[in-house]
Amino acid sequence: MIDPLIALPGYVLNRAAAANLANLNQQLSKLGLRHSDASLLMLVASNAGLTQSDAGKMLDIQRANMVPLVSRLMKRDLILKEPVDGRSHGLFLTRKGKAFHKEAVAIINDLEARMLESVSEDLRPHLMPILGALWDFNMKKPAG
Amino acid sequence: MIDPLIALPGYVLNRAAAANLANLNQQLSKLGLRHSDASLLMLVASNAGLTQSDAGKMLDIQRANMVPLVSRLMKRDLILKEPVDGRSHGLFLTRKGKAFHKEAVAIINDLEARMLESVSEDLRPHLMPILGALWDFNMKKPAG
DNA sequence: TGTGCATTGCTATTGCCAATAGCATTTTAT
DNA sequence: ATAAAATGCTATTGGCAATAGCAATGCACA
Repeated sequence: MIDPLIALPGYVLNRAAAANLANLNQQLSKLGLRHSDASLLMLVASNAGLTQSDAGKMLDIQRANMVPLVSRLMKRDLILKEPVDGRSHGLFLTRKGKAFHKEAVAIINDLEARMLESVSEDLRPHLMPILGALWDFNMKKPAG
Repeated sequence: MIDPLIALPGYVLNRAAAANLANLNQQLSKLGLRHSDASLLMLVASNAGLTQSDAGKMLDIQRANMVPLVSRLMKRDLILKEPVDGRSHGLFLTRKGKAFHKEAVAIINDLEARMLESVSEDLRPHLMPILGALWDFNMKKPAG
């Protein structure tokens, strides 16, 4: 069987990312969290009071799609909202949210560390520069 | 604003892949194709007569999810099935499918080439080995 | 040779996530 | 004061992965 796809960086990038996401979600399911939950917890932990819109911009999630994400974490008493002005609300971690955040970070750091170690030591320093370059390129929507 | 996520290889991997997929799909929409369509066309082009199941295994798409994918391409007269035995069918490109395949490959190669060039020349040789290592690690479902 | 098991393709359903359009309210800019 | 932008939201759609289960077929082995 010939696989013409595995020679394509973009294809391998996507397969690697999909597999990584699956692993991450499997690990996070121990806490009943999804990767999107965990990323929001981490963002709020580092930026207490930031707006739902701002979080969406950083995570590249549209305003409309932030609604169910925030609602779910609020229902589970992991985050709370406080009015900033008449239309926007600041997000904060609850006590319980801080505990979950801590555990999520532990899980994520463990997976990230093991993934890093799977890359040979001489290539490891080039990992982030390369991924960063790929991200930059594709974020600029290079129409062609 | 502090972004604790951009230091995580897994997160950057996923953002890069998502952005890449969006670009690819945007380019392929010129042909009315999705990335999954294009990958199947490429696989069938290189392995005429392969089975729907085998294609699914190579693409990591489950049998059940191959059905709508194959059906769509059959309806558009890009691929056809021929019975191999009583239960499995071999997939082949039609004449029209070959033409679409050629155009899809051109689009994909162009995007891949431009993406590669966005990585500095000294890092470029390390790209595939690193992505391959990340893929391998995450594919082995490292439970923890 | 026949019996049990695996394979293939399929239906049907569920869940996650992205994308779009539109709305009411509030803030900001001119 | 008025126009424009921002914020949060509803509702809907589409793409794709995952699961369970089914009928038909092929295969291995006693």
